[in-house]
Amino acid sequence: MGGVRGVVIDNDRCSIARALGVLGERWSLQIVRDVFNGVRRFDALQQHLAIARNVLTNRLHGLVEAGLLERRPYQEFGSRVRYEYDLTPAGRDLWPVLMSLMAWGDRHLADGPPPVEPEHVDCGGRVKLVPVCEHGHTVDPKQLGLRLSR
Amino acid sequence: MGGVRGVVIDNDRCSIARALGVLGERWSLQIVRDVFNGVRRFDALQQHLAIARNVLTNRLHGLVEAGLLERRPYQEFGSRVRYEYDLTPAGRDLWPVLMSLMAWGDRHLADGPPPVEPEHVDCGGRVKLVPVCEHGHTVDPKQLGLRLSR
DNA sequence: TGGCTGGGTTCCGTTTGACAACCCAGGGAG
DNA sequence: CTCCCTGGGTTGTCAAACGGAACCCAGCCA
Repeated sequence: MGGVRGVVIDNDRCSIARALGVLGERWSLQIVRDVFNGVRRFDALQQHLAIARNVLTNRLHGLVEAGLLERRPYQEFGSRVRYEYDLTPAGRDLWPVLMSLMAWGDRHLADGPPPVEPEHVDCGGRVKLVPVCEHGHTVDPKQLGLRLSR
Repeated sequence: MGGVRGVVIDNDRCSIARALGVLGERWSLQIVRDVFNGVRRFDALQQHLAIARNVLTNRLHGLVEAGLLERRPYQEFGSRVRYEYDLTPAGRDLWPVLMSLMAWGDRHLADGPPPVEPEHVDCGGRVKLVPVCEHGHTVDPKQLGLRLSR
């Protein structure tokens, strides 16, 4: 990947292409990000994202159907049952995608210092994603390649 | 991010939202992935991705304008000058996004073993992205938080 | 009884995408 | 010299997706 190694497979077998089939438009990942941050209700999402209400409905249903979100009832005192959306394990597994997108945006699209940063809650240190191989080496991006798997 | 910490910022200052402004649709990241793998020419991209030609034209121009690709002339023996697209440093910096999307797709959308795997070319080991904090701790995803930066 | 609120659905006009046909420059075959 | 082929597009047409705004409905509350 750092260099060209010419490993090209059928596009429809590619996991990146499949992932983009679910996540490949403007809103899905932003919704997932907001849900990560505790924004779980229709109105809150609609206001924070400034997304059209019908589009939000469609995306939420789509994400539920794709198994990334779960729609579930909750009830507050003196209110009828309402619904909120929460991440499933598959949705929660998207954190590396969000982290790497955020890091890239911070580096290449920012007009100032990054507004938020990921931290290790135990020690307060800033966190980065680092490529590590199964033998424990930290991998220089130039030494990253692709291999057809056995 | 692992837990809810309620750090919600303006959506238009969010690097994820900005990144999705450039990359947030079906094709851009697939084009970047193909260029990583050495597919650089219009026709080759069009055939591999099965994308409409006018859409490919639009995407390529958009990616050039966004500074992720560079359009440059090349010449083969007995042919006139033609053009190919190559990654700029900003485009090359997207490898963690592609890696994390691929890992997620492999885990949650695959119908068999992953077709390709990232490897450390020096030692042949499989590579994963690991969150590491500035104090050198490997961070458990549950210990990942967000902090408003100073 | 009527209003307010959360969580939508419906309608309509605009944008974006897919598919197919066409274009154009230069090299090579006849 | 003419014709055709190839890479790299552009143009035209139609369908799907998006945005904005209006409408709806159930239940709590005054």
